Amino acid sequence: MKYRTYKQLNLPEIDKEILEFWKKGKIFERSVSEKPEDNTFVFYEGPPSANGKPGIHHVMARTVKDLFCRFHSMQGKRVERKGGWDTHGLPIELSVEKELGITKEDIGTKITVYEYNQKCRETVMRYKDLWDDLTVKMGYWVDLDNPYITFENEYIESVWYLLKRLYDKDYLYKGYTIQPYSPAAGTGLSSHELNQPGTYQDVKDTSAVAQFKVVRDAKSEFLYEKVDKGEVFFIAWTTTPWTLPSNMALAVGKKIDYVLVKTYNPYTKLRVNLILAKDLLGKWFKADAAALDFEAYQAEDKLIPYQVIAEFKGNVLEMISYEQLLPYQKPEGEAFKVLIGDFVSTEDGTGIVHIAPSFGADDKRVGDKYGIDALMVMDEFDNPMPLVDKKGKFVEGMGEFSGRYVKNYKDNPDYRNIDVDISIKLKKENKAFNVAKYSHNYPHCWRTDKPILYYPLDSWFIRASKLKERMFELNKTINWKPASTGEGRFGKWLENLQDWNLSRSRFWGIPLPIWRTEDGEHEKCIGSVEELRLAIEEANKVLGLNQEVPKDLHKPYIDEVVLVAANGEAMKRESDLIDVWFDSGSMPYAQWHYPFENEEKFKANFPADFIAEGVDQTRGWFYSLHAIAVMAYDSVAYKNVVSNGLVLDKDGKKMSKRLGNAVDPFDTLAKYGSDATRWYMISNAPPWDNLKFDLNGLDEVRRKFFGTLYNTYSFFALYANIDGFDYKEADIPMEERPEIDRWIISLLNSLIQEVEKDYADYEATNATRKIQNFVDEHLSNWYVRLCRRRFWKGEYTQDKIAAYQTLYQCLVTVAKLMAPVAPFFSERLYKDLNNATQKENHDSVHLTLFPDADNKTIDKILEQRMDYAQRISSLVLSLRKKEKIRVRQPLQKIMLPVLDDAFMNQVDGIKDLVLAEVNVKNLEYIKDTGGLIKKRIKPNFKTLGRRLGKNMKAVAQKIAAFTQEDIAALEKNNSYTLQTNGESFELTLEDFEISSEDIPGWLVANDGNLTVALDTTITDELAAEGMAKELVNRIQNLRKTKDFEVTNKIDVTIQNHEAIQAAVAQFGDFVCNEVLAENLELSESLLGGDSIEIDGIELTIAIEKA
RNA sequence: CCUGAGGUAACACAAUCGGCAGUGUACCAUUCUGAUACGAUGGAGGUUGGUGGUUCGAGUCCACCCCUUAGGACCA
Repeated sequence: MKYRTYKQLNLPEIDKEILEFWKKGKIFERSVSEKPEDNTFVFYEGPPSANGKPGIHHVMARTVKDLFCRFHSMQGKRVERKGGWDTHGLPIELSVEKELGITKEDIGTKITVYEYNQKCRETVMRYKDLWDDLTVKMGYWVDLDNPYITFENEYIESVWYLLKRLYDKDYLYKGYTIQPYSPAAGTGLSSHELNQPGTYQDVKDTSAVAQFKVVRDAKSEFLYEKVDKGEVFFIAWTTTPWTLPSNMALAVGKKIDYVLVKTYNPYTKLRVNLILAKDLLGKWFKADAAALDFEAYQAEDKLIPYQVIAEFKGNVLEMISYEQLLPYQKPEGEAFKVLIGDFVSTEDGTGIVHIAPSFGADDKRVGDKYGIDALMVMDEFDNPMPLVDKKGKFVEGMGEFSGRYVKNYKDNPDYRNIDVDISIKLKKENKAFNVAKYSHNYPHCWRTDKPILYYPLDSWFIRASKLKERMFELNKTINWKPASTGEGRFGKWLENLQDWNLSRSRFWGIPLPIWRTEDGEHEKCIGSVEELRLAIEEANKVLGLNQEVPKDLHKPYIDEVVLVAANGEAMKRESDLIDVWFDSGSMPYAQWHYPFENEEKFKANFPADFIAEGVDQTRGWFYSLHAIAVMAYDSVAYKNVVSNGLVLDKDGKKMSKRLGNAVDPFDTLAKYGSDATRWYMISNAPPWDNLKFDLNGLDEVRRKFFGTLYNTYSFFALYANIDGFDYKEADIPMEERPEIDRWIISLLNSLIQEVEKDYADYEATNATRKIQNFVDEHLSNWYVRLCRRRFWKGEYTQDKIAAYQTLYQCLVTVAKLMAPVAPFFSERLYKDLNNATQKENHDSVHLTLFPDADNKTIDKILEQRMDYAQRISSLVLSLRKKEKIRVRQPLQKIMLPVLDDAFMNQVDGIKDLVLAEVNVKNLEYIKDTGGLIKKRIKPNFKTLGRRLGKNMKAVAQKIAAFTQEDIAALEKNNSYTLQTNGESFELTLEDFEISSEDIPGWLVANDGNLTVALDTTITDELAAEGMAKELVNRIQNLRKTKDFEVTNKIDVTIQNHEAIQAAVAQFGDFVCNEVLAENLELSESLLGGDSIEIDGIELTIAIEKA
């Protein structure tokens, strides 16, 4: 069977062929099923949402996933890859609403929850086909037929099980947190919604600095001691004066310096004593007022005198009491104390922060720490609520402010600014130190464009903070790529972990499986459908109902289920849905419907060996997986994780539809092929660096790497087909193969070792770069180039067979090494090789095992030797170039200075290769005896620097000034006494780097420590041989233009000319042999034939098939 | 504002423990080829983002700043 040959390289065409082959042969399925079940490599697929179209960055992320799975599959592991779909969440709701032209408020009125959810269910898989198409085309092997889908009942049931498990461990609780809330829209907002463009707007608000009167007692006595007249106040600034009635505390910074200032209130003109941060004194008091006379101050004076009468650190203020500012409602428990808060700064305000736990997240947190609750009143159901209701207006019992909106939510033209009214009241009551307009950036609801409130909302939480030490500890056992993401971004996040807010007041998601009585006294968490069935039966019995387990566990059906408490009261479901991140973090369990099914399957597949996603998932999926595993099973969820960076456009800008710089993945794959795209992405930069995606780079990869490899194969196939090489001969033992074969095999095995290690370390970029370097630099441009003649010349000898075997082995091994990254081309290459030889019993490169490096063949000394050969050749070629002597002109000799015997022995081994490559007859070594070689000396900075310290510079200069005699003496004695700055140092050869630089009188070139001289004399005989080679070249060109077959024999007639007579006379046989000529004749009068030119001489040559 | 990553030739990237700043592409010139979508040779191209510090010696370590990018905070 012949090796398949091609007209040209067409990667997209190969993609199509191979896809068809994989599909027919079920290669993916077989790559899994043929591996032992007890030797697994576990991979988790992070579920994408099929609600949006895939982008080029998905190709990147999936290439990373795919390649390591393929690699481990080739390591003999069973690598199951279950796909999955993320189907819940806000983006889906939003796209549905946009499509239907509705808002959240319309749900339940214009559209039923049933219809809404139905629509979500349809929308969510909208682009599934597109995704599947991309998955297939890019060669991402994942099981698309049995994916897990987060909206399915089985999935939900597993999630419920996990929630119940956490509930039983007492990790679930209901509590208030301060969340962004839009009173105008009547809904809470997620941080995602808050980060929509345009939500933060500059607004002008009335800000107030309020005076909080210090209660005089033992704690505060030290303040009053300094005071001669008037009361002592803390002053605190706020841009939301409507929160002042809810003030419960003040916060100061522990280490911040505060001062007590004696002055007059600018509105009431009363003498007051104010406490504020020292650094902010200048913000509120004019410097030239400090000198003013207190006694002379008149109420109408512009400048108000002030004087600092005490100074102290914030920590002495802790727990001092003050009087409630606006006492409409009395708080329960502790209140009106000074607290220490780490968030307090002296950036703006007064360095004292007004704390209203009802309306600020920081406020709530510091309040909780000190046991100070939010100020609440009871609503008509006796449930606590803050002083502002959900519509954004003050509750009853707020005096003149009762029932008024805190912001103009209703676009009422008569709206009176409540911040202003509160400020006026404070001014009148000697409770305001300053009132001013203040312009700042404040978030607005992206739908109603009204300012949001930070509002306490009832939510269900997971006590994640309780386990943060454990999560931190287990995180250290995870291998992060890159490590900094794990230690830094993720580690820091775990260190400061807050409880997980599970609640979402939405419609399309997994319902929280908790039922409660109206008063919250009794509650029940459901952990399975069976449990729900029993609870329903019980409720039916007690309450006389006729309910069934809903067929769909989503809203609205689940909300209709009423359960019964132990005391016979009815329990209703808590109306919240759970955070979608909990959905995805549950996939290790829920994808198998564990623990209700597949117990064995789950146990064999937990935790994962490997996961990979974008770095943006650090606090998303990476966290939810980790948190759930730690909380529910005290285990990590994954052992290795690669977080890949972004794919940017070629200028480093983010890709977006808006900018129009997004690259279409389908176009790219269709044009450049999947492999070039994948190879480019992986080889260009480590996956965790952001990738500047440049189509020119793709082109380069295609030309440079795939082009070269393709050509190498084509070369092999061309001649192997001619010679009928199909590897039926036994392997020729290594020691019987020529040096160059052993060299490339040695390099190949070194490559196997390194590439395997790189893949195992998740360093695919290094692996691809090494493979590429091997193929371009060594295999194609050295091995094949030097061995060309072995393939096309002469009989089918041992040497020829060795060459075929060697090249074959290189190609088939490269196919395997590159298979994880370039699955299509490697498959084509492997099959084209193996189909012809049937050497291996595998249908696909992806069913083979990763090659084992044969250590016996690795010969580092040989590798170095060949490196010399490459460099010496390069030097000789550069000398030829300089003298404008073309390579076809043979030259007599090369001279090579040798400084030690080891070097000479090395070069001796590759002498013939070099001579053939550069077309020179002899290589002569020049030993350093006659002083023929001029040497160059340099200090060895590494050894000398350590010893000489600051004398290094001076010594380096001295050494640079060494004469040839100095160097010779040093080499002879192996020691040198160096005097500098009165100090003396004994130096040995170790401390220097000596290299040959020149051979005076010869043409010389250098590369590092290599020096080569070339004899450029051209004798008559050399000239004749050169001319013969020119003739060969011209005749070969003619053969090519006349489309002769490589094997055709020819007759040649050349117009006689004195310039070629010597060449034909002496080297006629050589010429005939080279061009496969049976006859070569000189003719005085040649008719027809082609005109050629050699060194300006026009000749006519006629060739015809013999 | 905080945290992480990054900033090296036109572009993409290297540079081990601090020890002579490199490779590839592109460009210019010369040239080669019976595997070539190659190859060879030479050339040009650098204040390693900036400023300071430590050191005999800094792309590398330290400090501050600027820019890109991601994440978080955005409060009084």
